[in-house]
Amino acid sequence: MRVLIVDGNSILNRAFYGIKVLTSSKGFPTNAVTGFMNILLREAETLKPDGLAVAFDLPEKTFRHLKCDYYKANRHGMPDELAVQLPKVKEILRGLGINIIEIPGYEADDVLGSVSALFSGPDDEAFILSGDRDTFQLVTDRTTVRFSSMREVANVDRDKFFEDYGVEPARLVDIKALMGDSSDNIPGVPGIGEKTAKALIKDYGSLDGVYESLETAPLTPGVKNKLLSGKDSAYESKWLATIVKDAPVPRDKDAYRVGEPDENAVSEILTELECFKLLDRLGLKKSAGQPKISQEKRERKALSLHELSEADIKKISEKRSWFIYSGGRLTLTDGEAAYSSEDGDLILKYLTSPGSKTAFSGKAAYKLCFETGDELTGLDFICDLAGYLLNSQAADYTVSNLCGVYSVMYNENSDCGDVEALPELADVLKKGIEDLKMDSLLYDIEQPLCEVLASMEVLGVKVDSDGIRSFGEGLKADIHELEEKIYLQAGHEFNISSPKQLGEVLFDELGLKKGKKNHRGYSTGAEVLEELVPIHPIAQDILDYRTLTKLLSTYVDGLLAEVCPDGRVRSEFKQTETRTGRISSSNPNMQNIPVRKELGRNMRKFFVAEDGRVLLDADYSQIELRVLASMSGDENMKEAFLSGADIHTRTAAQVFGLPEEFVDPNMRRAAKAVNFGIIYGIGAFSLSKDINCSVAEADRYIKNYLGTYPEIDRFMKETVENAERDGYVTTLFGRRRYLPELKASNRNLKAFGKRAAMNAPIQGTAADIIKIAMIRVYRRLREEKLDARLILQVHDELIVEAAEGCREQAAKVLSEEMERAVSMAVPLTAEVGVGKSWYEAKN
DNA sequence: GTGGTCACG
DNA sequence: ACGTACGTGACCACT
Repeated sequence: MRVLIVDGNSILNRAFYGIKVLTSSKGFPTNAVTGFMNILLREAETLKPDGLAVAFDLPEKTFRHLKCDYYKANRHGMPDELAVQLPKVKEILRGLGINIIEIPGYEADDVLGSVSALFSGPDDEAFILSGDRDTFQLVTDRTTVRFSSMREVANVDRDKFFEDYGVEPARLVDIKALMGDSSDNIPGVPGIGEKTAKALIKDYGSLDGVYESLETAPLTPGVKNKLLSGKDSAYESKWLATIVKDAPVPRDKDAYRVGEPDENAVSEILTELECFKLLDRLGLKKSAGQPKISQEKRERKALSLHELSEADIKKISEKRSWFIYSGGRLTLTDGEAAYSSEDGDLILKYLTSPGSKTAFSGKAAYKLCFETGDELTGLDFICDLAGYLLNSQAADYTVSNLCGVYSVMYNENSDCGDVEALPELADVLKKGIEDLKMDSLLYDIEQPLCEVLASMEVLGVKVDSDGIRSFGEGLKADIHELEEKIYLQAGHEFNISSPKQLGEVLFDELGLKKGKKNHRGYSTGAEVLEELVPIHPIAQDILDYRTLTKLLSTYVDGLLAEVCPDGRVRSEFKQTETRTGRISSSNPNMQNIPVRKELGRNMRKFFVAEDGRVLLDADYSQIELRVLASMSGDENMKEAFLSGADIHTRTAAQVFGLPEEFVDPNMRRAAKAVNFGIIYGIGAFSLSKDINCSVAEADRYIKNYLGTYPEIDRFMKETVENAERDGYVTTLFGRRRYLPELKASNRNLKAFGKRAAMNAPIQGTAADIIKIAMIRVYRRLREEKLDARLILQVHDELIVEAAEGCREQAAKVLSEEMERAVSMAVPLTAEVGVGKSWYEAKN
């Protein structure tokens, strides 16, 4: 019989530390549960065992008293976020009918040893799944360890072990007896390390063998002395390192077979934890939401589905209705029956009918109406946007996920699909929005913005495809030349785009100084290459090659692939994507078109206005710093903006204690870097790298800065304190970002949480502001009947395509609405440029 | 599917 | 002793 025995604590640890942050919408950590179950299921699928058991340690007090003095005395207990997941994992295992073995007085290791010993008969085969190398001592002809590291599971059988260690697996404890193991508090022989220990056991067969031949062995006097004086410790260590094989585990082999699962119990836990992918993987359905409270009360009768007719529309057009429009199909319900249609005319009749409507994802419906010149009416609630405001951390916003999160009954197998759950889901979301005081954010910003984004997506941007193609030809020629040069210097051809091959050429063949980092091989990032430029000319050529191939593949080829038959590209603007409230752009991404360097900036010459039209480009000046000045109320920084000073020069003057006339470009650059750093939640180390100074110097700049702007210092501290207390931060308009990372015990994760806490209110408020500006620009251009339309947004920048005849008026609308979008303690300013191309329009 | 790299605000 | 600024998306190589 084939059995898989899992080292529960060890795998749980691997899972916990292997996956970053993962929490349910309520902030309950789920990374260990998810990781653990994924590893377990994958192994079970691979090995297809007849029996399966998971071993856990019991809490400390029950450990064998004899080992108590040593046992993991310096091993800190689990972090809280892991500890709360342990019972959940056990519940899931029990629900799945998988055996859990915990034996008072024995560690999980001992259970592994004892169960594998039980399954050592001629027809048996045991697999031990663990992330702990100590278990290798259990490897035999019949027992294999499945060693789980960060990203993979390695098979460690007898041959493999012998290959790596040069001795039999059972001799691992002899090695440990000599070298010790600090993580398990096994002392070993002081002064003997891994190398010596392995060599000794290999040469003399065992610990006994070493000591038996100690007198005659050709050892250095130092080693011999250490062995002699450490003999007691060595034998003590061997005993400590040896895993017990006679713990009282169940003797009946059939008891290890997987029992009947309790699917309801499992699906209830996984639903509560919002582990929907896991639920899918187990072939289970979501739990109907708080079924314990009252199954019947939550039961909703299935709606019957009809093909939508004009008569139906007439009937429901005056009432409230709920709809989903996606992929050309409309599904709707009036709460009594459900209707569906793919007939465009009929769909438009519904969308333009007067009744009050709730949608899930309104953008597609708006787009359909724009394409036909119709007007979508009565849409007053958009569910996915509400879900996003309630928690911007989710991976995606689907009806089924939101129903899971907010305990709304969701029938996966219903013919009426998602729409059936919509009335109840909308009610729950609406209530949530009210409770969190985000009504205005939803009704005055996100929902109106949805229409604006739909309009932008329908309009698109005209591109000069021929221009892009010929730019691409030029790039190709230059790339080819660089390739030749690089191959010549390397002495052979290779794939320059492969970090692995490039690393070999640079660091092994050319022997260049290896920079640092990354677990497999050395980094070939720009930062490293730049340091090599003065040392070897190949470095600059590779940097240039990267620049050119990036332009060619991402921007030339990538963009050409997205051009519609009418010569325009239509990016998708996603409204529920970022954690801070920004919108994102994709297919193509219009928010990362090159601008910083002249070569790349040329790409912008190919984004053009239609004949007879121009592009107007307006960007906010220093919007994030102005937001910071206003939110913190710092008098000094407010004054800088009120007086119209150049903020970076002013900052430099104050930080360095000089009149502004004496600020040189270097000082301004440093001040600018600090200003940015403050917004990101600064650290001296990163600042020092950014402006190329010592960490101590960078630290001084930061201290001086915070002394110059004391209210900013206070604001940042308070923001972090609030975040730690409340679990979230907010923007000026009440948008929230939850920060479960702040509860982590992992230092780096927590530090990240703090930086994100400092950044989110600033980045998020700026995002709120430009959203308001977009809505106002959009509306006023229509009200004034100007032949001009908003077509792009790039975080602090708006682009309008306007008829030549109204460019002045449109420019006025643009700058006025952007500057008046909100009123803060400092003014907002927006600068407008005009041109036939984006290149010209942006200054 | 993930990580490295690099484009933007 | 460690890792190192916030927020994105696209492309490539590699597993």
